[in-house]
Amino acid sequence: MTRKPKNNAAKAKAQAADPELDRRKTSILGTVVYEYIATGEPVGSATLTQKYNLGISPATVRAELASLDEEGYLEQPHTSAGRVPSDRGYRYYVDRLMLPETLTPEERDRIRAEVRRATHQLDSVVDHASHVLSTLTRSIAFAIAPRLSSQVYRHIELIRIGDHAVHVVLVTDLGLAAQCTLETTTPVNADALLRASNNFNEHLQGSRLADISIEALERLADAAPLPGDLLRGISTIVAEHADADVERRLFAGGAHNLLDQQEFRDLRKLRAILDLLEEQQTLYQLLHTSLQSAGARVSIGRELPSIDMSECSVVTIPYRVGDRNAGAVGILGPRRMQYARLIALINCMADSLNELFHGEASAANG
Amino acid sequence: MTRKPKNNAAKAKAQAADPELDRRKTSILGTVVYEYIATGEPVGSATLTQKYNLGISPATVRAELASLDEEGYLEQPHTSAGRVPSDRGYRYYVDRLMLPETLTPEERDRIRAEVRRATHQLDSVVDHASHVLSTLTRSIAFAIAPRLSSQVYRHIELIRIGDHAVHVVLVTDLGLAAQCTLETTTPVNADALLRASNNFNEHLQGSRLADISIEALERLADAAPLPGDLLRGISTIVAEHADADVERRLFAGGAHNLLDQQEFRDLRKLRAILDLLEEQQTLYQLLHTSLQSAGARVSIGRELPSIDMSECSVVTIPYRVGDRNAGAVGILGPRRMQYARLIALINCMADSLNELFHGEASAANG
DNA sequence: AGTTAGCACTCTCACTCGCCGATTGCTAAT
DNA sequence: ATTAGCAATCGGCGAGTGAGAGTGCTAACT
Repeated sequence: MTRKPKNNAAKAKAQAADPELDRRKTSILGTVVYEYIATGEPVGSATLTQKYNLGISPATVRAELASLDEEGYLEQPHTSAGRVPSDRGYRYYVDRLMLPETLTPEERDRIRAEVRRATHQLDSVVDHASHVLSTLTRSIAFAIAPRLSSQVYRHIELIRIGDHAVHVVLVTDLGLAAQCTLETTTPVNADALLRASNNFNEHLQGSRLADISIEALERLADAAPLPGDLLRGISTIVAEHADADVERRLFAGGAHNLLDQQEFRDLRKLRAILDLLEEQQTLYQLLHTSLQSAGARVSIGRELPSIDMSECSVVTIPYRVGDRNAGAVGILGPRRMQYARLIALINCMADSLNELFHGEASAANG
Repeated sequence: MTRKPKNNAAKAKAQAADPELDRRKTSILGTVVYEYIATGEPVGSATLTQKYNLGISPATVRAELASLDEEGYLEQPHTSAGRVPSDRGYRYYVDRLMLPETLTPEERDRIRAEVRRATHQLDSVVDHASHVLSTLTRSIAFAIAPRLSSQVYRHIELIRIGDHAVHVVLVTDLGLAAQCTLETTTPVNADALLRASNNFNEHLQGSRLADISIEALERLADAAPLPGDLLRGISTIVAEHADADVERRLFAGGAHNLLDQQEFRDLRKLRAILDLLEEQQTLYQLLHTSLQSAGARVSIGRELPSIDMSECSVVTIPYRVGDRNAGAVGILGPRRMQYARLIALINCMADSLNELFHGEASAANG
């Protein structure tokens, strides 16, 4: 009947994948999850037999439900309520039962168009992407900007803003501009800035950013001495040295969407999630681990690193710049989320970003 | 001197200031507002006589409360509850009764330090300011960046990012950098860019940005023809023409603070405010009108332009760049807010910004 | 042996009722 | 003009109740 996708994901949590259930159980579990995701109400045997043509009686369904409950795939909110999927139930559904969803051409185009609308600034691309994703999914979306390190130096501009401030704009081969204003303790000399940047642009052309050492910069700026902290700052931007990595900014949006979800009617839960957003560390970590994997990754309930997220699920996906994973986006919503749809959306988003970071390169090189 | 104003129903938005109340009423009204702001519980006659030494009996207090109620300064949530201030009550309190609060030196320093920590980028200064303010007040803080128009041209840099994209960095006499990436329909020529920016930098030096017309730019770029849309884009940044004004970005933060406020336990109200934040228009308008006034301005409940804000109050204040109001910051919280403290905080913030936008100028000119 | 109908049981939800406490407004006394 | 005393009013809270939904069990059926 239904073709079962191979299960090679979900290894992450060190748990062996669940054994395969027999056909009837499979079908019932799938239907319960589907129905619960659709309605948000605990699913009972009557609902199942009435709304879905299972070919068996409520009594039989009840027996199977009890069994699935015992095995940990389903849970009962209280004795006389229907069943609700447990983490394990969702996991089985996501790994084996869910039918992949395809987006309409309109949706694909919308995402692609929105991503393309973003300017060439590094940060705003990602900011925009997370914003689009959050409105489209009516969930929280979050993202980190691509690492620069695998991109290639094209141009740098050092603009004197004041005696002690320099605005740095770095342009990479992919047509992305990263920028930042640096303050210096000693005054900067406009002439020195110009000579240094000319030197940089002449000699660093084509280098991978990760390979540009601070010593190289120092050497190139030798003729035109620059304040040490300025050089260190530039080096940090260029090669993303050390601390730049932890400070990498997280873009998140769509928190207000949680208000619509019935599972967040409890203000304390809402608050816990908002605090998590504020703190950023946990979400950042999720995206970071996502960089290792290849495609979309789903984390359900307790699988997530924070106890406050035990009623949430997260879908993350990395995107590439060039041929390496350079950044990632994620969606955070209630466990009762439309997994298939969100995965389709986030896949599309990743594709669009990959394309953008690739397409720009060729366009810019032309 | 016991004047008894007999205007029964609280005249809706009659701008005329309320008549002065007699001493005892004044004292009672002030105490009720003070107590209610502190506790959030409706205030009854017993509480008043017990916690505050008024020198009169509960019965007398009751008579006065009834009178203040009739005149529209107080309201009763329900028949057998204590009194709660009405918009008019808060207004009287803010205008006449409230004792100005002074910040501790630590608080002043904290604000100043945080504002100074922001870089020289136009947007990030304001973003930072609103963030600081929101954490300090545990409310929503919002702000708009200063208009460039009254600042003076110092330098422009046009950086080619790709065939069809140029990154523009504009530096003003105040040491602020505004930037933006523009896309063009026709390809841009690196050489033309360089010549044009040299021309700009040579001839526009010292001009007020508002005075730089697109014709002037066209003339200066004449020798090195630039795509028309690029010139228009530059002109928009430089002189903030037309549409740039409505697009002026609003920085807001601290929405999660609302969760602590008991008046937002109702999810619908919370949602209404979050939608307002999302929409930006209303808050923007508030800041915009604040530009006309000199100091901090308080808007209470129904005085605010949106019905959704009828249970909120807003404090706004403009800040100056040079000698003109150029931007504004605001705080949004429940009507039951610590007016005196928030006004002190926002005054301090405005002072810090004024100082920053002044101090930078001299430092940068040196 | 697996499946099914019937049934008693359990539990939540929504609703009502009545009491308690808080606070008022009124009236009569000071 | 102020105050004490008092009846009246109303929201909030907990207990009580009935309806409804869903289960698990058992015995009968194929």
